Amino acid sequence: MNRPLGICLSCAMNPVCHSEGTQPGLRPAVERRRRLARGEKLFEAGSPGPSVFAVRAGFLKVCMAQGGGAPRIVRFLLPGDVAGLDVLGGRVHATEAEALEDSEVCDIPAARLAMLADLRPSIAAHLRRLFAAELAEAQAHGAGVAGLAAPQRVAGFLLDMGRRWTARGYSGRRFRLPMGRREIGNHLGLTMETVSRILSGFRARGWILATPGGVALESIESLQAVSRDGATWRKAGTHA
Amino acid sequence: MNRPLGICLSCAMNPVCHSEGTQPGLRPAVERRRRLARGEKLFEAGSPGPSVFAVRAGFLKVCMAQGGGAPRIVRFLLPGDVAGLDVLGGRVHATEAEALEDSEVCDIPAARLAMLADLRPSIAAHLRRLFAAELAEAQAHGAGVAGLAAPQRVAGFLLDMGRRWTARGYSGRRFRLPMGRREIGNHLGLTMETVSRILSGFRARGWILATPGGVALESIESLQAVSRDGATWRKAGTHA
DNA sequence: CGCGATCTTGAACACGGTCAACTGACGTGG
DNA sequence: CCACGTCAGTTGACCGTGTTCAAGATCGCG
Repeated sequence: MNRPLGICLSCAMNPVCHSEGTQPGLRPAVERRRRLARGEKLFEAGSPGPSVFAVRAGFLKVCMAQGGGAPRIVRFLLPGDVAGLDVLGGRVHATEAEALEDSEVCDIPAARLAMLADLRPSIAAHLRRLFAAELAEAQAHGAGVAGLAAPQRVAGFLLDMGRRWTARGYSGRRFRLPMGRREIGNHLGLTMETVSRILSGFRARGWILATPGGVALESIESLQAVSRDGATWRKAGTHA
Repeated sequence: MNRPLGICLSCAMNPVCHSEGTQPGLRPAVERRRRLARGEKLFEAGSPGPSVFAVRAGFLKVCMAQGGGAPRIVRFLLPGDVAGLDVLGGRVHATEAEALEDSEVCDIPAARLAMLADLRPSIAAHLRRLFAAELAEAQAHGAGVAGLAAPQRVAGFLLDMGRRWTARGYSGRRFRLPMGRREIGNHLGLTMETVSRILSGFRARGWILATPGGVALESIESLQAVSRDGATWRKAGTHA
């Protein structure tokens, strides 16, 4: 019996959990819960025991190593996000995930998830939806890093985080940012210093309020303007 | 009846085509073939008539628009590649695809592909594999654009194209490059001029031979060295 | 209180972008 | 046949954004 409490309601794996019990004798999708301390790795690239994970609480980062460069943070995981979908395509993970703060995840063995998908077309369709969404997100992120100036990327990052929190029923204007400046920069293809400077700029204009480990978006409109048009930034900066 | 000729043998949709006939009364996966003239669009973002496409011949680019920036080329499609998988997750395409030269594709209606996947677990598993591969590729590309210097990206791009041609049974050392410098730059997050300069540099060192619309990789080792370690470039450039 | 890590800020530099001129291939028309 | 226009590519010179290097500020924590 699953308990759709709190974050479970907006969890990407919710439909999968809800399928339990419809096939008597079938084991539940979630093998077990797992607690992670800050800094602990959920899985590593090429790790055994392939599972997909749903984040119940906490905050994780997903990293990918690349020949000839430092590992890059591919995405951040919020409660309700799914990690390690790529393991459904092969035997091992292409990425690794690490907790940025104490977290809790649901461990869903890949084999069991695949079996469920084969038994229930609705779950197969849901998995396709998750894949497609993550693919589009990854492509959009790559396009942003390739084509946008630094302030646009930072503004877009803040807005995107807000959107994701909103989708979970939390405030999209005030939320925690448990990752460091260095990690934001790593994710956005910038240095820690550049991120810090741009956030300082936003703060100086009164667009955000930065508290240690969190932000408040005071002027979402201004951030949207910057994220759309880099020129807004230069103009605003000139007379400020 | 399908004819696994030429590129079909290494086509990502091959297992799907081969599933035909096993379910009498089921229509073949491929609705029809479609020819595209250079510059013609295969599908647009948000377009109706959702289909997945397998490239039989030619060369395509997949683009994604982004608020506040020019559209970016997300990937290039070679014969045997699959385009538009993301439509399996929703109703519309998140990207658009355009032929860089006269091309031919197999049109596989999304609904039919989903049905096939529900009937045959092996096809469902294959789709998951395709999704996972494309996701990993997109993430790796984003990580590269975020973390690598321009020469590393260009070298990596050439090597990656070679790898993909090799996987199809063609030479990974000499192949066509039907896209323009501008399009390579767009894909890599660089300008046309930077791409041109770097290719000139490679050519001056005898690492590549650039012919109009094609390249020959003369020293894959050197290119690999640059793609792994940007410093190789500066050192080599100093004494040249 | 003092140490360390994280963040902020400053100054100089370099990579890649921008602007511009030139080349060569190709196609058209005089 | 050559003049001409166009367009992609190449190359050069300059400049701006973001990096690098370095010095403080801030905060948590023993």
